[in-house]
Amino acid sequence: MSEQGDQREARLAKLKAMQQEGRDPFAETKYERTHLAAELQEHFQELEGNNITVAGRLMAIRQHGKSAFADLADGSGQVQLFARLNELGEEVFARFLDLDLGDIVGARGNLMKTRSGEVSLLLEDFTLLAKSLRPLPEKFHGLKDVETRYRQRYLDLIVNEEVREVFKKRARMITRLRRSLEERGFVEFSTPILQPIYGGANARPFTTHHNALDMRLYMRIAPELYLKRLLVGGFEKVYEIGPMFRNEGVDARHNPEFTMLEAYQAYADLEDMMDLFEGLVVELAEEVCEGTTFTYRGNEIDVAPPWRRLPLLAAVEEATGVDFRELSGDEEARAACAELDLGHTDADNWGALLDKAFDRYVQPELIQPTFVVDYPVAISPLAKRKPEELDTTFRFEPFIGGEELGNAFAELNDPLDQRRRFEQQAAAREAGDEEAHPLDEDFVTALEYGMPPAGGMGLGVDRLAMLLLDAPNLREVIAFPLLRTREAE
RNA sequence: GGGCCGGUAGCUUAGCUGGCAGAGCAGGGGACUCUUAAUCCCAAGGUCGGAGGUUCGAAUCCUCCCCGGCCCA
Repeated sequence: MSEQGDQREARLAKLKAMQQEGRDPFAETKYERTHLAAELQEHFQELEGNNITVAGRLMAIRQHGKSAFADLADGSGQVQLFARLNELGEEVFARFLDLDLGDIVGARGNLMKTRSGEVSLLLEDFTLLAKSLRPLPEKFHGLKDVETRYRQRYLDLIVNEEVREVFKKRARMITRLRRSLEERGFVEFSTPILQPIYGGANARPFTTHHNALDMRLYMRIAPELYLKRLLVGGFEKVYEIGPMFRNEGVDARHNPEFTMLEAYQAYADLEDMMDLFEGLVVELAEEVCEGTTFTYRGNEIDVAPPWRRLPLLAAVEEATGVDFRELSGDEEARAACAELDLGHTDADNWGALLDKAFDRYVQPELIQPTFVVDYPVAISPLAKRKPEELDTTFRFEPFIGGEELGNAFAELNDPLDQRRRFEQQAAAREAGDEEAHPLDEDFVTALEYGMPPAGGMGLGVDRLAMLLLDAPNLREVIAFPLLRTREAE
C-alpha cells in the first residue's frame, strides 16, 4: 500500500470513528464566524480579550505535550490557535491533537498575544467542519511541480499564497475594466458563444453540433460581428468581456480558450480607440501595479500615454531590408523572404509572410508601449481604408513588453467593400488559408441597413494580466489552463 | 510537427561515468504547557512515468511510448 494510501486510510479511520460517535464533520452546515483572520491581526488592540470565532483550514500544528499551536488559514490570512490542556480538558484537547493538516475547522476562543507576540486565539472549543482525507503538499517548499499545480490548481492555491494573489489581482483587473468602461458610457452585452458562422478574427474554430436543431455550430473566435450588429441597431457604445475559443496549439502565450474584451464606439475614429486603449491600460496598471510603471521580464515599462506609433511596413523594412510595398504578389514575397529565417511554406501568401517577418524581427523589440499602425488592407478584412492610401487601413495593434495585446480599427461600414473583402477571404481560403474569414451574409445585410462610422478595439485580458503581474506564462493567470487529459488515478 | 530539458516516497529532492535507492518535511509511536520551517528520541514508508532491450547485474546505458516544461514551427 502506498504511503498516501496509508495516510488516507488513517484519516478515513478517524472519520469513521467520529461518525460512529455521532460527530460527523460532513453533517455540519454552517459556522458563525465573528471575524476573519486578517481582522484579528489588524485590529488586535480593540479585540484583545474578546471571545471570537474563526473558521478555516489547518495549515500547521506544533505540539508541546500538554499544549499545542496551530495555524488556521481563511480567505483573508492566518491566525494562530493556542490549545492548552487545562483550558480544554482531556477530551477536547485529545480531539484537537487528533486533527490533521488540511482539516477545515471552526474555532472559538479569547484573543490574546503569546509571549513571542503572535496574535492567537486561546482555544475554548472547536468544531471539525470538513475532514481532509489526503495529505497536503509540503509546508515549506510548497507545491512546485508545474504539471500538478495546473492539474490540481486547488492544491496550488492552498499552499502557494503568491498564486492566490495573482488570481485576486486578475479579478480586480476585470472588475476595474468593467467599471472603466461603464464610466465611459459603454453598455455590456453577452453575444452568442455558439455561432452558426464564426468570424471577427483569423483563426480556426472549435466545431460542435446542436442536436435538437441538427445544426452545426462554432464556438466563437471573436464577438466582433455581433457587437457591430448592435451598432447597426442603435447602441453607440457597447462592449463584451468573455471567453473566446481558438482551435490552436497551447504554449506560453496561447490557451485555446481565453478572455477578451471588445469595445465599439459609434462616431469614434482610430485616435479615439488609441485614447481608450491607453486609458484602460493605465487604469488597470494603477489598479494592480499602483502606478503606470511596472517590471516585465526584467524590463522597466511605463504605460503613461502617449504611446509611440510605428508604421508596420516601414518597421519591417528597417528590421529585415524587405519592403513589402514593392512586392506585388505572393510569389515575389516568397522570393524576397527566402533569405529571412522565417520557416515559411509555399502556401504562405504575401500577408502571412509579412506577419511572420514582423513577429520575428520587429515584435520582440517593442518593449515600451507601441501602437503599430497602417496595416495593409490585405490582412485587415474588417478595417476601413484610409482615403488617401486605399491599400492601407485605419488599424493598430498595441504591443507592450514584446507581447501583442490586442487589435483595433476604424470599422469598415461599407457593405459593398465588406462583401468584396469577404470574397477575397474566400479566395484565400480556397488557396489553403484555413484561418481566412467565412462570408457572413447576414452581417453584410446588417451593414446594408447602415452602420455609423465607428471605432472598435479588442484587448487580450489574460495577456495583459500576464504583463502587469509579470507572470512567466499565460497559464499562471488562467486558473485552469488546458492540459491533455490523463487517466484518473 | 521539430529540437532540447525533465518525471525517484503524499510534497521538496539526492543518487545518473551500471553494483543493496538516501535525506528533509508530511504521516505513525514516544518526550515536552509560549511554539511558529518548534525541538529531541524511535520505527516505518519506493512499480525510480510505462513497455521492451543490452548486461552476471539497470533509477543509471539503448529503443519505443506517455505526461509536462522551454525554444522553434
